[in-house]
Amino acid sequence: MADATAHDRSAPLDPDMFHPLCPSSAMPFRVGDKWSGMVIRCLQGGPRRFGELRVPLKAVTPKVPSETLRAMERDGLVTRTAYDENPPRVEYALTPLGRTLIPLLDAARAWSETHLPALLAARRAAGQPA
Amino acid sequence: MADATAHDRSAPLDPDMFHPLCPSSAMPFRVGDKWSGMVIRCLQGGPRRFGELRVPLKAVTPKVPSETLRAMERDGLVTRTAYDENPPRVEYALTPLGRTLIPLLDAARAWSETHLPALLAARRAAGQPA
DNA sequence: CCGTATCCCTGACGATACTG
DNA sequence: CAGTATCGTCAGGGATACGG
Repeated sequence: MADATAHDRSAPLDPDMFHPLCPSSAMPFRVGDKWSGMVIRCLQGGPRRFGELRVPLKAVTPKVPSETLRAMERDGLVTRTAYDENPPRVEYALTPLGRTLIPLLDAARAWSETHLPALLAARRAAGQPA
Repeated sequence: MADATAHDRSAPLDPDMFHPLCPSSAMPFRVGDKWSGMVIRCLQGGPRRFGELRVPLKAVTPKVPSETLRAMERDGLVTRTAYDENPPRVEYALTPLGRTLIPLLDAARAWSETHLPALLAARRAAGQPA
């Protein structure tokens, strides 16, 4: 994995960042909004444009990202910067407060990678004995 | 705070364990069920009876605890032990897998205690400027 | 490109009532 | 005491359509 502390603007977000069974999907944080955790992971490496966030979030429509980002902005977790250009460009970035959540998300991801298989195995054993 | 690693069966659960603004309420984990985090915190100190869990969970009806515990049992996070007595007694306890989540919940709680005031302040400033 | 507004459907959760 | 069953309500989130 690349160094996420440096900001490589050319690095595209992995479209498959959040599989249905992705550890980060299985254990999201809720800080006023359940998508916040995923947004933080997307912004971890630096500012991202609105359109960039839609892909890894599997947001076919812009509604969910829009609502999530507005809520996170109200909570002081992200900043929104609009550039007066053509075509329009808007960038979202994490605030210092938002960055404090990164270690927690890392811990959650580490847990999932270690223990989620056992959990899913137990669920399968109990749910579908067949 | 008492030592939660030892199992003091006489220690009652604090009815106000989960205030509406309790850090643990503001940032619950989801492992197949959003109440799981609170249940884990209730069982952290050792086995608890069904009725004991209802109070701190603010569950006026037994429906939510029942569903949550069944889901967590399927996922291998808790065990259910029924004693053939009169009156009936049933105890729930964390499995080793369930215990692996405790550090994450502690981290979440620590984050909330440190940063939640700032988040709520930002929300208030943006939401109700009045 | 960057959103917002609306409709609609589903799943979470509370209340009520009932059983072993 | 320890649940289950059923109903009603409501917010979350997807689809569609439209505006800056």
